[in-house]
Amino acid sequence: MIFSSELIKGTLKTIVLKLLADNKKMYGYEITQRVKELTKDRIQLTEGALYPTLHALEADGLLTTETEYIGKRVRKYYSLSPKGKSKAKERVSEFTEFVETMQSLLDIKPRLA
Amino acid sequence: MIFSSELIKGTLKTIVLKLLADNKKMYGYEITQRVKELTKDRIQLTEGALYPTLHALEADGLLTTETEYIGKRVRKYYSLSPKGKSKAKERVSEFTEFVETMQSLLDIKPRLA
DNA sequence: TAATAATACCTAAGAGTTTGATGTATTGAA
DNA sequence: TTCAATACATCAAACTCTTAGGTATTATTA
Repeated sequence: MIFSSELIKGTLKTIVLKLLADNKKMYGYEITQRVKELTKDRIQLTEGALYPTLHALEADGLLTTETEYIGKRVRKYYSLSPKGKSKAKERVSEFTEFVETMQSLLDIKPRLA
Repeated sequence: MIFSSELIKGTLKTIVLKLLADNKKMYGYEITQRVKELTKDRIQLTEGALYPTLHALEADGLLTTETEYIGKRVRKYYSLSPKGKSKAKERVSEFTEFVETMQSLLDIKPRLA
């Protein structure tokens, strides 16, 4: 089962920030592959969604970049800035609380069974 | 703490379908208030987002409507169609699985009861 | 060796959704 | 009487994603 893009939308930034918090630096393609692998193909980030998001996070001062050449191929690494590190923690804990809230909402027993 | 609209976006339809699954019929304003109340103000659905969503679910054949008059005031009730009922279950279980996947990704220690 | 797949960056048009404001009208409370 | 709450809803602007495409290098396979 592949999760609907709707669900992924709300958490894309959280995923990216958390991966970077755990991995110091990663490049875009690597992020898509890592997420695919970690979630057994259930979350598939498309490049069309990922790259604009990375650029937006960079523009917000949460990410810094450095370019490396692997042979002749360009590779652009993204890392968390200090601001990005605190944002990553914030986002993860927000998600945790959100899940608890959602569970209480979704676990409600019908009034008339 | 009020949750970011980004998080809510991904689960708006799930919330609406689940509430209707538990309550037989509800009207739009009631949904916003119920969610606010059940989540202690942490999820606030805006009408600008809710009504188009209700209309979209209705157009998909997941909801049926009936109009009632409370005094002179119009009230439009939404209910799940049979198709909507199975969709509600589907959405809730998709969300549950999504949470499990996200938790492994975010390395959150599950606080599931 | 030639074609294909995978790696790696990215953009852009169109589609879809949300925000924030606004509109209408009734009812209840101060 | 006036303001807040109830209750429906829409709309333009802003925003985001999807889908498709572009460029180029390296690895694989037929």
